[in-house]
Amino acid sequence: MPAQSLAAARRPRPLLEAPEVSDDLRLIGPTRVFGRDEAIFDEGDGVDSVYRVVSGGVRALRLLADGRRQIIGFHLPGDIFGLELGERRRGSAEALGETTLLIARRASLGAEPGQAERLWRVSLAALERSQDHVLTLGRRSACERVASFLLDLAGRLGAGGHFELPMSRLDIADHLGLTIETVSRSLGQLQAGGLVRLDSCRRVRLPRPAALAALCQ
Amino acid sequence: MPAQSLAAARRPRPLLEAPEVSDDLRLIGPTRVFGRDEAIFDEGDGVDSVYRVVSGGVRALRLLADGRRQIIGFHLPGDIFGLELGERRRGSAEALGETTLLIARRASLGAEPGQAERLWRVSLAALERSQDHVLTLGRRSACERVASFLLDLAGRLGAGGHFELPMSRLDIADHLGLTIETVSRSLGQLQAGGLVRLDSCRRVRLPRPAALAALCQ
DNA sequence: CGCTCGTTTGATAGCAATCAACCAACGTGG
DNA sequence: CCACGTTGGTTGATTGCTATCAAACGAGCG
Repeated sequence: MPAQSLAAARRPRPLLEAPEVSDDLRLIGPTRVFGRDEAIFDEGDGVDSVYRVVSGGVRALRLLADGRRQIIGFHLPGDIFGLELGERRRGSAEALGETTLLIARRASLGAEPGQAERLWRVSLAALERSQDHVLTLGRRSACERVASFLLDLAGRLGAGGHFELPMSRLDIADHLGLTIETVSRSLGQLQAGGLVRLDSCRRVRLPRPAALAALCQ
Repeated sequence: MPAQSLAAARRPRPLLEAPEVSDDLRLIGPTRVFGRDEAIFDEGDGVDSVYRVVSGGVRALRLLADGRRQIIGFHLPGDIFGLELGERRRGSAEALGETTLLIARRASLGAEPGQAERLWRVSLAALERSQDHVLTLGRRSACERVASFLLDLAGRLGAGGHFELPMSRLDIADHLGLTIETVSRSLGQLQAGGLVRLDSCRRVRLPRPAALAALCQ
């Protein structure tokens, strides 16, 4: 739709239409490196900063009183996270491995025009991702959960059908509402079916992405 | 924090701070009544409108190829829904019972100043709700799911610890990733424990909300 | 070589799904 | 007014998927 883009550039574009230029939220601030499993923030902390992943990866998680852990999502290079409505963190965030983050002060947002709309797009993208996650957790079998997880990751990381898992089996299990044993067995099944290849336990290859996608929908 | 509110009123308030005035998104458009189970929109439809629930209730749902159904969320009076990033609906929406909606054109948004920020708040609230849902589906038992569902509803509907369920057992089951039988048995258990009272099968009373909440966290 | 840690594999248990009645509320029509 | 069918909900018996418990495996490393 190049015609539409041209038109949009000439007059004020209504909200909720596809952006004609960069979607990028401009974040300004220092960069910091976090070590493996290092906390970026904890539940209950004040919401002072917003983050962009430069390299590495982050798990966003919540805990129940008895220690059960749910990973709400993974943040990968390019992703923005840490936006919240309230004054206190509702969950924690930790580095998966060696991870570099750009850290912007919350108060520094909102200066530029159009920034609110970019914030809105970031949140809406996160919402759609979370709703996909709900569908997976509510109605898919263990194997299907693992399959859709791999496809999701491939879409975000996979240059050409192969990529490196930045997280452990435990992280995957706690993301998918399973146990590490079930994740391992599901990967085994998928591998037996020729839908997945594990070069090492972190190095994934998806030889037949279409067949894998057929499993999930 | 009245002092902060005063300060905020004097100078441009940074984004991501608590709003000092009404959070309300101004939506303009006609009102329409939908009958029970009537479709408001379907997956794949164009995204032309945004909705506010005036009365009644709405289920937002997604289907898998084999018919498995996941209810992503319920929209109750006052809620805004139908905002999407893309051009096509990613799921469908249906009226739970007789339901009145205010329908605004998508293109009519974005006119007023500050509207983008209100949109952002609406989306972020939906995101937080969805993340709570992920925690529930990923890591809670059947009984805990039902308990947190009832608490959530009570917070949105419950004038004083009692309210009317606007949805059927099947809707609840498909929201919580369970079956109707399991929902029924869980309600039975909660009732046996004195944490819930069902005056009729739709009329709920929560005599000990604190004890119920203790179950869930 | 012998740790440790993360992962895989195996045996068993348990929670929720499935299959199947049963029940209550409601509406219709005889 | 009551027989009847329909719909939504509850209760019971059994199955099955995933969790749990347990052990083996393999890679990385001092």
